Amino acid sequence: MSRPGKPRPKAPESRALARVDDEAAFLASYDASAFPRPSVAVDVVLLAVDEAGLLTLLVPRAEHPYIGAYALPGGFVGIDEALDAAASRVLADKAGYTGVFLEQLYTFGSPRRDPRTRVISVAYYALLALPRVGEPALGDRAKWGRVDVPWEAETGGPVMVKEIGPGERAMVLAFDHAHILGMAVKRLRGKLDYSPIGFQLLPERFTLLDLQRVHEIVLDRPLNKDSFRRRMLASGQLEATGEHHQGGGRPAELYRFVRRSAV
Amino acid sequence: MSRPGKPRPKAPESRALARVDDEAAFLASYDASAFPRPSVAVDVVLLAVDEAGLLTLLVPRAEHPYIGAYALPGGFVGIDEALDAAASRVLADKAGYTGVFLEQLYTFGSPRRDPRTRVISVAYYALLALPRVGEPALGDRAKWGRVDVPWEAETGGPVMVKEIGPGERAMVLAFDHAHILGMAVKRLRGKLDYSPIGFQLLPERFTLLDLQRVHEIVLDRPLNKDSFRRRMLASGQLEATGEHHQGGGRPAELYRFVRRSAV
DNA sequence: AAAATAGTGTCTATGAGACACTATAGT
DNA sequence: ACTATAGTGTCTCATAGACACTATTTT
Repeated sequence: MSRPGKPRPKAPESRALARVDDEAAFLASYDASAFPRPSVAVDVVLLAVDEAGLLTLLVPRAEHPYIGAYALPGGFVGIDEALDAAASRVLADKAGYTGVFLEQLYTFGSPRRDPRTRVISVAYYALLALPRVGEPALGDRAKWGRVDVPWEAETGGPVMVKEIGPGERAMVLAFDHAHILGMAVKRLRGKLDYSPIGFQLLPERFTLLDLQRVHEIVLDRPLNKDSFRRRMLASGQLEATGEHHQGGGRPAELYRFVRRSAV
Repeated sequence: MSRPGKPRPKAPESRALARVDDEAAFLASYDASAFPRPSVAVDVVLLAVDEAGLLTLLVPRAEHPYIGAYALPGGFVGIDEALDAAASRVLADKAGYTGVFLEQLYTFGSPRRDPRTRVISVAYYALLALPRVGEPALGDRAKWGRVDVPWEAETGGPVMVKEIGPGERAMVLAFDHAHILGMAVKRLRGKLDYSPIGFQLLPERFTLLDLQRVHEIVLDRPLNKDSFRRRMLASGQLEATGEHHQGGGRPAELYRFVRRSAV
């Protein structure tokens, strides 16, 4: 551990530079400005899907910079805290959700992404089952917004967020969070095809049509009903519960997601 | 809410919530060193493919911990340095390569992955064209090793590295670098199918059989010659040069990789 | 000529899309 | 009976694998 107040040339960094044989060579070859350390944060993109589209949870900023804008739930990583644990903690503290699917997304580290100081952010994305969207968000001012993706397929790029309800006022995003959100959407779209990720956005029991609607909302394009059914049933990840859901017509079989050891 | 100057170890993120109404005053008063920070490093998995298999470049460690073991080329991120730039720099300084395909892989941050102090490592992977493997690695002691993947398809997990040449002695890997390497191999296998990534491992002009061999080595399974040809030619990413390569039999057309704007 | 590698033509199996049809509920 | 949704059967088309065949070089 380094000691405070004394920037020592033999800081821990130097020992990791295996090719340096002596201190003089180290000082000559390595920029001394590398000694100050960046802050490391996690930002979590919490995504959900309702009947109308993609939702994400944002927190209004009460301070500068970007005061009044909305930010992803985020926080700094504790000195003895794993990255995954930090993401879980942030999701619980700032959004009030626990037990949510969570996966690392990408690490953003442009030197000027935070005007205050150097902050490297390890971004995560999380998927919330639809019935949980209404859970009280821990009295925090966290707020769901509707994600507006201006690009097709998996092109990528920043996205916009609008307020839910009449007016649909734009929610201005702080920092590079529009880019982080965009990458989360891109990742989700990409993973949907070959990964059992869609189930995370639904309650435990759901109909095939429910599942198809989730896929259509995420991918933002209509899917063929027949081949979607075949593909899902052939994947071996669905288990019929025997129960049925009554809607406007013939009751639909309710399925449950089952993890298969052998893929 | 915490006050400036009174860091609470249990809540490093609270620092960003200090209440200052004026932005200039806030920026001036923001004390970046209020909380202990992890060090942030980049580690680069440099991969190449020769006739026999996957290669990676490792650097022997001259100091504790893991003295005598091999580590990925790595280094600390400068306080004003972008992550991509740090990865490029590390690759140039420690391996002697510039102008290489480079992409972020994953960020590793277990609290005890480095026994000395908390180090969060943003891992990158890089792909080197085969003819460049022989380039002098800047007089460094960096050394190519042969990657031995003990799992099938895209299962994932740590991999082993052996010395090249007779004996094939195991190269012990430092820190969690066997896991980082494993994730790089998994990512490469996954991207190969839907991404023009294989060309990065070949010289500018190559035959279709060359390309197929690269794919077979990376995926570690034989591919169908006919459908591989069709798939590659249909992708629109190959351009015939008109030149031919003479080998043991009929000369093969030499192709060149061309980036297509519209995918 | 024989061997070796490059490249083509075609048959077949598989999976997706399209569409018609049957099944079961509410009104 | 009518309508709405659930679910099945089957045809077609696109693509991958398999295999036979031709083409062009070296030895």
